[in-house]
Amino acid sequence: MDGANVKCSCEKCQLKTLFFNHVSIDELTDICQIKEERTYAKGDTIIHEGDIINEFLYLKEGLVKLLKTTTTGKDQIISFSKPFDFVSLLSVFSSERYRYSVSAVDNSVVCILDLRVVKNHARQNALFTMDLMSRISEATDKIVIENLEIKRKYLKGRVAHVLLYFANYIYEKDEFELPVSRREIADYIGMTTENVIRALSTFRKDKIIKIYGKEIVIADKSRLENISEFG
Amino acid sequence: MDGANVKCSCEKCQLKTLFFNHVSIDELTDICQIKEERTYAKGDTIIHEGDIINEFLYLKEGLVKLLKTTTTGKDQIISFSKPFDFVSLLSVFSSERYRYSVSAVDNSVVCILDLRVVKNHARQNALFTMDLMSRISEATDKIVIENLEIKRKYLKGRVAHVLLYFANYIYEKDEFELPVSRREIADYIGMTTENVIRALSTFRKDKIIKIYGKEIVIADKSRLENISEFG
DNA sequence: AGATCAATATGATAATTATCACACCCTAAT
DNA sequence: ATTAGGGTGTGATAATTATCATATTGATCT
Repeated sequence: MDGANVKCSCEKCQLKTLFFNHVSIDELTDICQIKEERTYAKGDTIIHEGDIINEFLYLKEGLVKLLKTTTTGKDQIISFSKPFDFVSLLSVFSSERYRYSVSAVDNSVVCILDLRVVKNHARQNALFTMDLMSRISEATDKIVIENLEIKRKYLKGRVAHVLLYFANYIYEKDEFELPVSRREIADYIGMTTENVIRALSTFRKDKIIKIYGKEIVIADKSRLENISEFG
Repeated sequence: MDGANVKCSCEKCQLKTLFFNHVSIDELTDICQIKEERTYAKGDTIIHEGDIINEFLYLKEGLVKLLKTTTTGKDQIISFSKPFDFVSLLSVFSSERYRYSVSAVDNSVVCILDLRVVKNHARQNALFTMDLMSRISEATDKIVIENLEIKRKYLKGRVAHVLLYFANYIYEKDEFELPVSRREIADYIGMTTENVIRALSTFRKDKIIKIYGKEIVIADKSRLENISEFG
């Protein structure tokens, strides 16, 4: 039964690894056959806060944001997630409905499984469930720690932190095309758009970064790190 | 084998329920026999950030805080937990070491199991593991949402929010003895101690609350709710 | 009892951030 | 091509919060 490998052909898929480690090949074929891929354009909403959860999904390609909209209509961005961070997992096993929204920050491809099928496997396979659990914990730990980091900084430190976050964690490069607007950065770090722009301008004037529209080049990384740590 | 009931006699213990639902009586006897209770005085440290995790613990009585100390030596309080919020769960299944500290905000009693034993049960019992997972998710969801709530408010809104949090969630009473210092409130909402005190003073002057040292009486709850929502 | 230290409290001032106003550019729609 | 709207950018001013200084109370230690 090598067909499973063919159906789940995505090379680096961590979910596949997760299943392979603990689920028999026959079961896997099941899961792969019901797997569905969906494509979202930059800006599309993938999950609506409040919707009933009946799918299990994870990001295969692209970049998404997890967010919540306040009663006054402002967005608060909880985290950004790149492929194989199991973004949708957060409330999947604790709530009937999504507590957050997820939308595509960049063109994205999402893989989708029927949640009932995944839960079925979870019920029957404790090791699989434990693995899932540790991934959920890891993902939420990351969110909590990242949030604390941002919280303890002032405006410039927060903006520097976000730039380093994209450079080190998302793109692993010191030159990249910012996938988010200034307003999204503001929604993430809890400051206003104007002040995010001002901070970026200051960094540019101080020759710490170069800005060509959406493209950012980190010119003096150690100084940026210093601002992130102490600014 | 009714002895299990005797050994795990704690009336309202949710952990017991968790185990009872999914673990056979024989196994339960195991767990109860190795259960240990530890008492902590107000101010004691229960878990040290960085320590290796080899125990599984939950709060039976009292009140604790989850916190992280920054490089500059300031505490950031992540959450407060009352009994049966599974505070220690956060990193238990995703990390070798604790990522946060836990300390007693009030005199507390903690129940402790050997983590290996719990993990053993988890490996053998998927339903038990799923239940654990949903509790972890619930706990972390609560932390994330609470943090967003606080983040979107100004000083007075944040302080009002904390007062309502203690009144509604922790004590379920509009008169209570504040278990935390003004500084701890400040560490929780990310403001300075002085400004927390000032906000409390303002509320007192406006006859929204009464303050007798540590004792707080909420005199005008609807106004406090209004400040929490829009202030 | 006296000394010491932390918590509470208040005021003055400085630093930080939000708000409002306006301009420019780019893109999408008509 | 023109218009409308959103993103970007900058300045002036108001609001908010931090910092520093100082006083008082209360608890703890000797």
